[in-house]
Amino acid sequence: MCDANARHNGKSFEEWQKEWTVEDRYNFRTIEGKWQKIWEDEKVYHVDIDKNKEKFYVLVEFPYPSGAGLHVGHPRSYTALDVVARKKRMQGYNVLYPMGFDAFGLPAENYAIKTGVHPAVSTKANIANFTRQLKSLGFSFDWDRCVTTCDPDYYKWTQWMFIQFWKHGLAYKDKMAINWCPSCKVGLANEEVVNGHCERCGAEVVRRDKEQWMLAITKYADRLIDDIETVDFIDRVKSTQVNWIGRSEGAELEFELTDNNGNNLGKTMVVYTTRPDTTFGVTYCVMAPEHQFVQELMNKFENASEVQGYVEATAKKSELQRTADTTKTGVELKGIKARNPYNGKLIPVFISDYVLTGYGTGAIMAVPAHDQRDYDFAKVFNLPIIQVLEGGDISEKAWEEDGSHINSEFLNGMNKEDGMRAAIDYAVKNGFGHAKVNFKLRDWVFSRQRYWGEPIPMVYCEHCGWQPIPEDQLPLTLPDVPDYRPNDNGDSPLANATEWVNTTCPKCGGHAKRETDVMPNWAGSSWYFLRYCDPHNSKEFASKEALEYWMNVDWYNGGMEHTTLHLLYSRFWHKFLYDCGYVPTKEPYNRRTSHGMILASDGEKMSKSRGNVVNPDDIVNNYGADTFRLYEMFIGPFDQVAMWSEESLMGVYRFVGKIYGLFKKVGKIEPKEADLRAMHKCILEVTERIDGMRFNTAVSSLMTYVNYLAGMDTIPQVMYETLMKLLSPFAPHLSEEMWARMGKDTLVLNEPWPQGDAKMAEDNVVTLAVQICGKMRGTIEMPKDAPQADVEQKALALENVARQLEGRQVKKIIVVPNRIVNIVA
RNA sequence: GCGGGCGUGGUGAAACUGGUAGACACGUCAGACUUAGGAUCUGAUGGCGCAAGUCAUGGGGGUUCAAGUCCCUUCGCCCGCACCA
Repeated sequence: MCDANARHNGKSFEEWQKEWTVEDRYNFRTIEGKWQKIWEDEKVYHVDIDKNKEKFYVLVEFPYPSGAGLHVGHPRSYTALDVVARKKRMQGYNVLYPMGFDAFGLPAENYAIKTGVHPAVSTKANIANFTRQLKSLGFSFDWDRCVTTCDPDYYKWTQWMFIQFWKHGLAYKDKMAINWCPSCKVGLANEEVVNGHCERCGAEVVRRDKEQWMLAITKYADRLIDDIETVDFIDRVKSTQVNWIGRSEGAELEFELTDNNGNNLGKTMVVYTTRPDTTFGVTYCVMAPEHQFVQELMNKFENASEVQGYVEATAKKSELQRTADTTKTGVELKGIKARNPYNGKLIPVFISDYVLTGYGTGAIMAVPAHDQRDYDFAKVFNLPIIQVLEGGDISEKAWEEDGSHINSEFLNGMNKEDGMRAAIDYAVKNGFGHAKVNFKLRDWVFSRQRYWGEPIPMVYCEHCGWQPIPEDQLPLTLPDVPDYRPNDNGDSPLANATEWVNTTCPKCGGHAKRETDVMPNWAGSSWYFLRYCDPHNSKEFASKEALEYWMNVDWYNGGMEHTTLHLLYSRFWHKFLYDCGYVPTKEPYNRRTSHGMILASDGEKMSKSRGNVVNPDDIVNNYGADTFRLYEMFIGPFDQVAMWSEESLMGVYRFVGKIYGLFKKVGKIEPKEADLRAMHKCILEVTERIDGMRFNTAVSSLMTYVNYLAGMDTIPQVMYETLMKLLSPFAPHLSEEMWARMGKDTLVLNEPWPQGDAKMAEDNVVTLAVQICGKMRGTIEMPKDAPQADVEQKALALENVARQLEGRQVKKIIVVPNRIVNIVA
């Protein structure tokens, strides 16, 4: 397989050097193409299980293959982790660095609506283009493991997993008000709604009652929070997820509903509160307008038509209107009261849209003295405000800080902690309440009324209800339809495929209809990292052996925007598979990092409409892949936003040319001590900075080292070889070429990573700063670890120092070995 | 409101546990080579000052021999969530 001639063009080191002329410029076009072909022909990035080697699983989020092709943002993440993968390989690890395509989704479908081209056809073309682009950048992906989520061999297992969810009661169909995007004509998950707008198209979402398949992610809420402490995710990812899941601890308390005279109406309203200890400050209760009791008790209300009017008005409001306007409105339910179980007092009951259905119990006890929302409401309706926590002034606003309890009978004098415990104990003892943990997280709305997604493998039989398709009949493939358009009544385009829809019940054999909604585009990406471990397995989604060897992902990098979408969903999915015994680990990812976005040179987001998009193809054509890769690493701190600048890119381009040019100065001589120092310093810095995700300064280290080499008349060969090794993760083509030109028969990417020696990197002569009272007055050169007395003497002897000290008394001299001398006078 | 982050030259940014602020680049200026260039190479480059110096890490205060780094306070910016009881 190895054709040495192809590598160094049949020329020796000496011949290459002899041929060199001043005009010789680095011809990246032919050289990069040459190496990409060699790598592909020799399958150098192919990886198999090797139990003699420690594995390292590096993962980047796979792209959606859009028609626009690769964006300069994609390679930032891919290059960074390619650097990591390449370095880990050189360090002797068996590295899995796979790539695939998250290929189901709306753009392909919208394109089909516009042009009639089947999504499968356009997706295939887009994947081919993406693959070409990715290969042109020299990433070390094992392309044999490429997975595509819209491939039936892949989504067979996505469907199989859905059936497992169903079997375990975690997939269920429910009719509920969901977020509906009128523009995409599709229902959305909570996570896909951003400030009341559709995450994808920006249209304002509306509430709509729909039957939906749901996945019970809330059953995992606790573990999704708790287990995040066991993994190494950057803090902002952790806190965003914890925040989103939104755990709060409190109590559910039962308030008996009565008529105006205190006669029991036979209904007990359960409220959720995080502050049961403030119960003596409750002056009214509020139910969400959607609360079932509102309709059930309608005939008891003296103002039933007013109540009904408010309920209907609320239903018409969009989520956005309902949350944007915080002015309190509501209607008292006249004719009924609620009894505070702690003191027996009868208090009025309202409905108001500031109480949300779907969180807690959809009913609250209001403590206006200590909750600003309740306070605002109480002011509008002239309700009493009773202070039960000491410390604040409640004449203008609620007092939401802590304070010891007052006006609270048995709770008086207690602090928050004791009060909470006492209040809950009392409720438990008297049988009207208990402690309760609630989450903001909602179950995952899993149905999409569109075409280009995984069919949900369920059929509905009038006798047997919902039944899964037998697993040996998977995959349930997506049928062809003549018309991809979604419609306003919320049916999927699949609903028109009558022949496909009508089927038989797998249980009773009678007539049944298939589910016509498809899965959301987050389905396939929820487990793709497992498939990479064993991508061609037709018996299982991945073998136990493969999963046990490769999992977990050791380093996963992806966008912040997926923190509460893909990242959360896939953790949930993985935990479910773990509970079923299908995967060996509780969490899928050991380390999660996130790259910053790359903005256009005008500081704006790159977008087609602004016309400021940079196409990676142009950069590769004009400057080469290595320059592009190095620049993306050098552009700035990896986790922060960066601005694209072609001028800065030129600096890196010069750097690449400089390295190429140094070749002619390489000679077979031995390095001196100072040379070794520079070399080991560079090795140590680059190694440490790659691990620490500080790619920008890793490139700086290489530049400093190259500047050092440039200053030499003859470069010792070992120093140039070391440069090629350190450079190869960043600029694999250039380093491979120069490696070959030095007459090597090996590939530099297979070379062992250089070992830095901290001792050799240390200077034996150090420069110390001399300060007087903390102000810099000069520097002195001393042998390393010189005796303190010598250092002091030399510092005091400085002309500058002597002048400054004239007429002053030296009080003390502080010497920090090898760093600084500070003379206090 | 809650949570997370940030503020350093003309620009992108360095600075590990407090220890020579501005590494490495871009840009700019000067020079060299070219008939010419936005190509290449060399040098200079935080501000003020001829200089000795002095002022500089958003502002103010503090701890310390020493603060970009630690503490308090204040201003400004970005991101996420948000009527979640």
